[in-house]
Amino acid sequence: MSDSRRRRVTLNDIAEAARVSRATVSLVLRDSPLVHADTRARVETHMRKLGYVYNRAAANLRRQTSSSVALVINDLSNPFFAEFAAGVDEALAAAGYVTLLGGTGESASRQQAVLGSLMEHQPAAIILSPAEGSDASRIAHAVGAHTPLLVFNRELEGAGWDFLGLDNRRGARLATEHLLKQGHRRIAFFGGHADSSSCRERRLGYGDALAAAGVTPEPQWLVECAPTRLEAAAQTGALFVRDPVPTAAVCYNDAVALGLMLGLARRGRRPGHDFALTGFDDIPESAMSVPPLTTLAADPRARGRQAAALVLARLKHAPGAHKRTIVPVQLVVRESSGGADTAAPPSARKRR
Amino acid sequence: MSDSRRRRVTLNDIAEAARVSRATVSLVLRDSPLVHADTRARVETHMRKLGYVYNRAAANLRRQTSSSVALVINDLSNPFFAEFAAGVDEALAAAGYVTLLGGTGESASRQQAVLGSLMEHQPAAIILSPAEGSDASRIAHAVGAHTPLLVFNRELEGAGWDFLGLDNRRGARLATEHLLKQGHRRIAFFGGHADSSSCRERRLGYGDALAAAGVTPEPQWLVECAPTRLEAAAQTGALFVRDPVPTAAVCYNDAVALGLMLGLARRGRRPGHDFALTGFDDIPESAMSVPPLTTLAADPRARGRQAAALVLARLKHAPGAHKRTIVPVQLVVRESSGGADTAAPPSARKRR
DNA sequence: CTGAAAGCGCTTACAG
DNA sequence: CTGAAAGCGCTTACAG
Repeated sequence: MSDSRRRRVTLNDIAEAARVSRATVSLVLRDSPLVHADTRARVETHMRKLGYVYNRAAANLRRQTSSSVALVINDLSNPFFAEFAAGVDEALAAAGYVTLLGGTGESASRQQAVLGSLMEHQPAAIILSPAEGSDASRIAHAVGAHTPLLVFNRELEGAGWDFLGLDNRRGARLATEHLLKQGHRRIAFFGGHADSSSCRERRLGYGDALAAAGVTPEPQWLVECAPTRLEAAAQTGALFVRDPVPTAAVCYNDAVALGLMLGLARRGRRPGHDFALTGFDDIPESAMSVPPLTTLAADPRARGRQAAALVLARLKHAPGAHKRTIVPVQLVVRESSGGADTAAPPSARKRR
Repeated sequence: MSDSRRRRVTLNDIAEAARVSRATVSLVLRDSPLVHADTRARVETHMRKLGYVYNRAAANLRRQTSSSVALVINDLSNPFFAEFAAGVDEALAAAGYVTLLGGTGESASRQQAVLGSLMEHQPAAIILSPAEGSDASRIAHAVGAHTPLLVFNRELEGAGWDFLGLDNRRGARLATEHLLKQGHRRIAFFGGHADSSSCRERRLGYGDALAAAGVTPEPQWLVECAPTRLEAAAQTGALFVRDPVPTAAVCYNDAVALGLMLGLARRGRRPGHDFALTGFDDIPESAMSVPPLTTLAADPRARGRQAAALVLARLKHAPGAHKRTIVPVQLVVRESSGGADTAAPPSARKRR
């Protein structure tokens, strides 16, 4: 601790101590076969003795390289994104990159600030899970043309960026078909903002399934709300303002579904008995809820690893058209445990 | 995209374009009052026009400063740590620092690798939530004496680092007292590794409460297991191998408590009816479990902000003795909803 | 195999 | 108010 004010030791110090040139030390650092074994040993001894720490920033400056990747996430307190971040970091670390983290809290303006600040650290690439209401052209301006960008989860119009997303449409279709199989005909789509790409896609899948079943959705079955538990609970009433009232709902995601369950309970309806619903994401809580939630699993950690891999590939072969990767999503049925999806419609005329 | 191969624009380019020296551009960048307003405007115009991005790494190298703080977390998929990370990042960003993320997956050896890699990026400081089985001296070696380190959550013997932790002892005492008030006398402490500091402290608080109530814990009431749901479920049987068998358990954390609930159910016992238990952490799932879990809340996001603040303060006034900050923890009682803690002891001789 | 020299993009005294 | 020069800690041809 007494030396905590001392100059940090540099490659120069090693060179002096080992009585070689800086060039030689540099070669030792990068395991060049050009250095004599004895010299190498001597240099390495001194590095240990002096507690040398490689200054990668300096090396990056000189070599015009970067050893970091920026990860911009809207919300780490959402387990879906936390798992995603863990996967990204895991794969980046394995490839020798360090993760620059930036949280936006779903604010497009903070996102601009975060991107600007991260860009000053010269990341080799950016993985961006865009905040709601992101503007592609402003992002393009902040990121510039030199840094590859991978957009995750929420599609952004315009710029030619790589994209990794879930098969939202198919997922929502599976959920809707599942409720149809339970005999429901009046099925709502509950939650999310209709102008976000993932909500739009999920609504399409919902529509696909209904159309195939010959059901025409009533306008009042499409209820928007911010994708949080609280907002969903507050919006529950919107489902029941006008006849025909739905008997089930495909929810935008698990948070919304859990909120809706709360809202239903407050109105004296028992989810899974009087009303059936499904979620999206398979966050850990959906297995623990009462009743448990049938939902769609996307394995966010694996998505994180995949995002990192895509970005690293892009760094290797810089050019090439931008890539759109859509990942299938799996229906996790929890009805066996008397799940939230098991309510039969009141007028249970089973179709099919 | 056609210019994505072009040299990135530097301060030099701006100087040429604006017909001033690099020094002047540098002064403009840092809002120096020395520059004439007209000159400033001209320079700024060219910066925008050329799409200049400040290279903070180069500036840091020259100024011998750092604008990053490393955050080493054992497990982002644990919501407690994810929230903590979100809080850290939020506060660091507000102070103009960028977060270097490193995940260890609770592996002490990966932790060494991660620390080594992060150190090469010259963080101004490190916030470390140590992996199980961390070795203080190895950490000290990786971090060196020049970089302030804040240890979070799990105390590390030896080195003089700042520490931020929860009042585990008091928390566990509160939980134990709560169960005592329900009439329980045979209360187990379930889960965690006895050699981790947080488990040790929680066991002490548990012991405090029992001692005050005149109860001597049987050795078989102290059950260890890894702090995960799966391990906890698997270890459930250990509670019931020998008489006198406990009627309630203070669990090491929520994950363990949820696992124990699963294990109890498998053995035909209904948590909250035949057996009472409490958790620790207040992860979102504990409110949703069946029955809901009484637990201890630590507001991890606020802890993250606090950790960042401590580290930033240390950077301002470098010297000074290391600081030990212990945060109180709040009992969140969920018995009103027929919670997991409401089971009365079978032989309900209410004391007091 | 090793050394001297230039340069990555910035900042900082020091002159003028 | 602005410019010329040195230097942060590295790497990289280029000689030897």
